[in-house]
Amino acid sequence: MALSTNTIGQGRATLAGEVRGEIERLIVEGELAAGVKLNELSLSNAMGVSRGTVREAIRSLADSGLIDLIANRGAFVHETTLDEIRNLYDLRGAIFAMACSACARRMADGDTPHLARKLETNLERMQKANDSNDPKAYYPLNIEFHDLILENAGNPRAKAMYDNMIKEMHLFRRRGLSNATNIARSLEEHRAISDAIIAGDTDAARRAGEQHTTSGFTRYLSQADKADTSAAD
Amino acid sequence: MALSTNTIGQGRATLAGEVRGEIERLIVEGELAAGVKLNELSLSNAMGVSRGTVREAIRSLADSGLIDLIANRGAFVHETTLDEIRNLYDLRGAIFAMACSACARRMADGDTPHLARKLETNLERMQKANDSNDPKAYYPLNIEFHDLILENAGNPRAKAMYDNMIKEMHLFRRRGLSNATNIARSLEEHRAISDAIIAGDTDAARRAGEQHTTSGFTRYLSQADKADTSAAD
DNA sequence: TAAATGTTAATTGTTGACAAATTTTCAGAG
DNA sequence: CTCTGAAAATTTGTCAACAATTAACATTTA
Repeated sequence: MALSTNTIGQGRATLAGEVRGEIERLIVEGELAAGVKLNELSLSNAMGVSRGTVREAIRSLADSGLIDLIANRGAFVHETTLDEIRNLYDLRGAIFAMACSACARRMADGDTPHLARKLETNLERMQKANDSNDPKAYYPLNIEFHDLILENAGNPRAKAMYDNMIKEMHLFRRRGLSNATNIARSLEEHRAISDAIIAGDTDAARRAGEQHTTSGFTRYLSQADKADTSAAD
Repeated sequence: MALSTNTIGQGRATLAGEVRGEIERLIVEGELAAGVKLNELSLSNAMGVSRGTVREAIRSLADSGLIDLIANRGAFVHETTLDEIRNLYDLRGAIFAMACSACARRMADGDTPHLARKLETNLERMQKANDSNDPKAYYPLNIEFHDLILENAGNPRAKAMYDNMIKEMHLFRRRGLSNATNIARSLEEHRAISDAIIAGDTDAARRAGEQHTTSGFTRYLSQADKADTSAAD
């Protein structure tokens, strides 16, 4: 479930918070593979803290979706099934579409003075990356685009949920190069979203956001079994 | 405190899990008011467990939205602002609309054999409660209606998020009697949702679900300052 | 008086030890 | 050879003690 939206300072103020971040990194970066068991003693030795601290870190991660807890048996890195992937796309789509709609509303209300310019700058850079066939430049810009929208939707809880889901999706989305066709289509969709938001059209923004996530899932499916490629979303 | 014999749901198999449930209950039922600090020692004494166990329970609750954690200062029952209430309605609406759409899709695919009958039974009972002007009967039926949809959407993650938000919303939604007008409108909206789902019309189901939550927020606002009443959603 | 500082009490953070549960090992029977 | 099941080893669950941090209060100083 939700990330530590309410814990102050990313939880880095305490040892357990730091350990939590480290375990999360191990999982997201793939050093701890799906299904692997998290041994409290091993982790505490490896990180030079007591077992209780590791235990506390694991507990605070449990609701994020990255870890499954089983009483008296321990913590395991969550294994995501295809059904769950579809569900995650559905859920992320619902939240993203809502965020797009909220951005459009706030834009119309004048609550997001810099958003229009930032969206346009992002799109220009994406266009450039697409023109010069530079998928590596595209990836961080893609992340920035979504962050921009979630950040400006004015709903921190939604952003926290979204970020959590993104972390989990990193586990099964290949982060390598995207092919040119997918990038071009993704860029088109980004433009549609941006246009609707800047126009303050909440319904159009919602539809465009919804469409973008649906297309992303389609691209994921079409490339799911090809190694070293990824769906651009 | 007494251990429950069975491992019902999740977290009930261990002491910490049971303490978590107890603290959650204290918050949701209002015995621990918003803003109140959770003193680890007091709670451990009151419940007859060690402070570490209470601490673990609090940590596992932190991400649910009910509790704010501040390093070196402790845990506090979350105080929900009006902005957050709006955000919660937005978020819940997005997830509920998605669930309505998913139910319609699954209905069309024949994946939910008993859903149509259950929805109709629920609506009949609601109609009866409305006809006989019995708001107390309406309340559990209302909960059942939403549960039915979330349960049959085939997205456990979405249901978990939804349930979490519902818990938090209990903190500011008065659970007393709803007035007849609101119940009648809510019933109409339920019928629209049910019809769209049974027809397998995903778009209509999404719109009806969205509309229902929006109306719910309007009803909340219109009654927010009247004591001992509640918005029917 | 009001602000700043130092001291004490209360609370949280962390650790290691012990208890309970699970997994593994490995005789011995079939 | 495999199956069973009890003992051993490993791992998780709980607890109480100690350290670090914060809050409360008295004292000093302008």
